[in-house]
Amino acid sequence: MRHRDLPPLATIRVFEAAARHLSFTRAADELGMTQAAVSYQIKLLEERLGAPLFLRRTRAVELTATGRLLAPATSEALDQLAAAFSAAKADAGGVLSVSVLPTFAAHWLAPRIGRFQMKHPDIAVRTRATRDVANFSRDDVDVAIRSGLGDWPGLEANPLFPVDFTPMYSPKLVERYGSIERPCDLLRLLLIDPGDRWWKLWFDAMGVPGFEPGGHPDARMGDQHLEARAAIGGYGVAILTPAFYREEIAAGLLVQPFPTASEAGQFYFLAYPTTRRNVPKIRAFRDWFLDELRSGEETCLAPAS
Amino acid sequence: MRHRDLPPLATIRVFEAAARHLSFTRAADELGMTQAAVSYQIKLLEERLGAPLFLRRTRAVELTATGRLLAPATSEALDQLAAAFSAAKADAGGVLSVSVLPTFAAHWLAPRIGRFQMKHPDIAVRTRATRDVANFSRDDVDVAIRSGLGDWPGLEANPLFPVDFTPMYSPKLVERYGSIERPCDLLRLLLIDPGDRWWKLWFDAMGVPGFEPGGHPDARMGDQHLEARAAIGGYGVAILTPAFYREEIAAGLLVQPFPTASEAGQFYFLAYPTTRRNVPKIRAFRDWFLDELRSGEETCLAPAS
DNA sequence: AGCATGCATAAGGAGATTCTATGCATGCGC
DNA sequence: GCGCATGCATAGAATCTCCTTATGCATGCT
Repeated sequence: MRHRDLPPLATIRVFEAAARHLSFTRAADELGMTQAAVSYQIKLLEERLGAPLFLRRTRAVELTATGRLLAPATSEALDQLAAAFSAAKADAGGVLSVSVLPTFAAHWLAPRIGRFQMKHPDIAVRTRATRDVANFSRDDVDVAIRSGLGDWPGLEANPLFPVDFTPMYSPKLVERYGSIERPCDLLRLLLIDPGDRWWKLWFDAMGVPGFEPGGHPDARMGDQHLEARAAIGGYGVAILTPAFYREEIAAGLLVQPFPTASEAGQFYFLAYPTTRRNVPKIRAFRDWFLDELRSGEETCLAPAS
Repeated sequence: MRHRDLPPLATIRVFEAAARHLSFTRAADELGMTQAAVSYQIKLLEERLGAPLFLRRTRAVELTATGRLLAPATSEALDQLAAAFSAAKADAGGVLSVSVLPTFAAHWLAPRIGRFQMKHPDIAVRTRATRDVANFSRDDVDVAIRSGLGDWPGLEANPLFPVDFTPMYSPKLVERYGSIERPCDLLRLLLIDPGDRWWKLWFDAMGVPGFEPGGHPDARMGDQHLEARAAIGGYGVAILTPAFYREEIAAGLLVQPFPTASEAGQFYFLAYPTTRRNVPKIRAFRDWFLDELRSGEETCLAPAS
C-alpha cells in the first residue's frame, strides 16, 4: 500500500494510448499532442523501467513481451480511474447542499424549492437550516443564504432583498384593543420580544421618540418564526420581515399597518465561493433563484408596497 | 475506452496519499514533497472536479462525501498499476535475450552459459544465434555478441578477443598426406572453402606469395562451424578461429600447426545500448562474461600461444 | 528512383510544479 | 485565559518538466 514505486503517471497514460493504437502518431492524436512528445514519454518510461516496451519496426511499432504484459493492466487501471472520477463528478453535481437561515428557509425557500426540483430533476437539494454562518471550507456546503453586508472575501454574494422589518399583528388584536393609527399607538400594546434591536431601529426610523427596550437588550427569541407564531396567535405585536409573511398577510392572519425600516446596508445574500461560481449545479441554483426572485417582485411585492 | 476525461494524474496520486493519511503533511512526507505542494495539487484536483474533496477541519482534514467515494477506487487503481509495473520489471529483469554469432554460440557461449545460470538463477537466458547483426531498437535483444570494429554509435562494446584465424586440420590428414612443415605446404592440400578471404589474409600474413583464391571469391560456406566439421572429418584444411576449438584441439581432433593472423582491428565484442548499461541483468551478464573471459585466458590461452 | 510514412532527436521555450517563507485558525496545556 | 504548537493556505521565486517546431533517418510503395 505504502511507498509505491510508480513511473511518472503521465508516461503511463501515453504508453496506454500508444499500446492501444500501436502507433505513436495516432496516440499523439488522441492525446492532443505531437508525435514527438509521445516518443519522448515512451522513451522516458522505457528508461525508467529499464526495458523496451515497443519494437520499432519499419513503419509501425509493436509491443515487446514486457509491453504486452503491461498494456492490459494499464488500460484497466485507467478505465477504473476514469469510471471513479466520472461517478464522483456525477455525485458532486447531483447533490446541492444549501445552508440557509431558518426563517428564510421556512418562508421563502420551502414553498419555492419544489419548482427548482421540477426544473432540475437531476439535482437533489439538501437544505441545512441553521443560524450559524456556514464556513465553506469547513462545512460541506455549496451555497448559503445569509444576511449581512455581502463583504465576504472569496465569496460571490448576490443581494436578494434588504433585511427590513415592520410591526405586524393579528387582526384579532385590533378587535380587542381598538384601531391603531400611528406608530406611537403601538406602545400601548404588548410588544413581542421588546429587547429586539429591530424595535428601537424601527421606532427611530418612524420618528417616535422615547422607546426604551424592555427586558434584556439583545435578548431576541432568536427566531423570527416564533415571534410570528405568537403574533398570529394574537399575543401581541411582532417586528417581522414582511417579505417572509406574504401568505399570512394575504390570508388575513397578519396585518402590516406601517412601512418597513431596514438596517443600513443589511441584505439577504445568496453566497458561494467565487472559485466555484461556474460549477453547473451552483450556477443552476443561482439562475433559478434570481429568476424566482424577479418574478416574485412582480406578483407579490406590488400589493405590499 | 477512447477519450477518457481524467484529471491530471499527478493530482490523483497526491489525492490518494492524502486520503489514505487524512493529512496533507504526512502525504507530502510519503511522496517526498512539501505540504504546500500537496495543498496545491489537491486544490487543483478539486477545481478540476468542481467539488471539494476534503473538509478542512481545524487540525486535520476529512473527506467529503465525494472524496469518500473516490478514495477507494483511486487506491485500487494505483495498486493495480504498481502491481503491473512491478511484474513488468520482474519480467523484464528475468529474461535476458542474447543475440550471438552461431560459431561463438556453439563454441564459446554454450559450454559456459550454464555457469551464468548457476550464478543468476533468477535470470533466464534466451540465446538467439544468427549471423544477422542485431538491431537493438528493432529486435527484442538485450545484448549481442558480434564481430567488427566496435565503433557502433549508441552501443557500449566490450572487446573480447581478436577475430583471428589459422589453418587447422585433422591429424588423420597428416597420416595420409605426410607432414606439414611450412605454411606453403598447405597449398598441396585441399583447402575447405578456398574462397574465404581469411585464406588470402593468412597466407599474406605468413609471407606466402602466389595464393589465389579458388572458387568464387566471397563464397564462404557461411559458417565456420561447418568448415570445422569438414576438417575434423579429415576432408581438408579449414581456416578457423582457434579459440573456438580448444576442446577439439585438446581432444586431438584438430591440429593447429601455425600461428594465427587477424583482420586488422576486428574483434569480437559484447555490445548493448549505452543507455541500458546499468540495467541489472545486463550488468550481471557483462560482469560474468568478462570474468569468464579473464579466467579462460589464464587456463586455456596459455597452451595455445 | 522518388515520394510518403512513421519514429527519433535536438533545441528552445512556455508552463507547471515545487520550494521557502509566511499567515491563519484553533486546540491544548499551564 | 494566554501562549504555544499543529496543520493547512497562500504568495513569490526558482526550477524543471514537458511540449512544440524542425529536422533526420529508414523503408516501403508506385
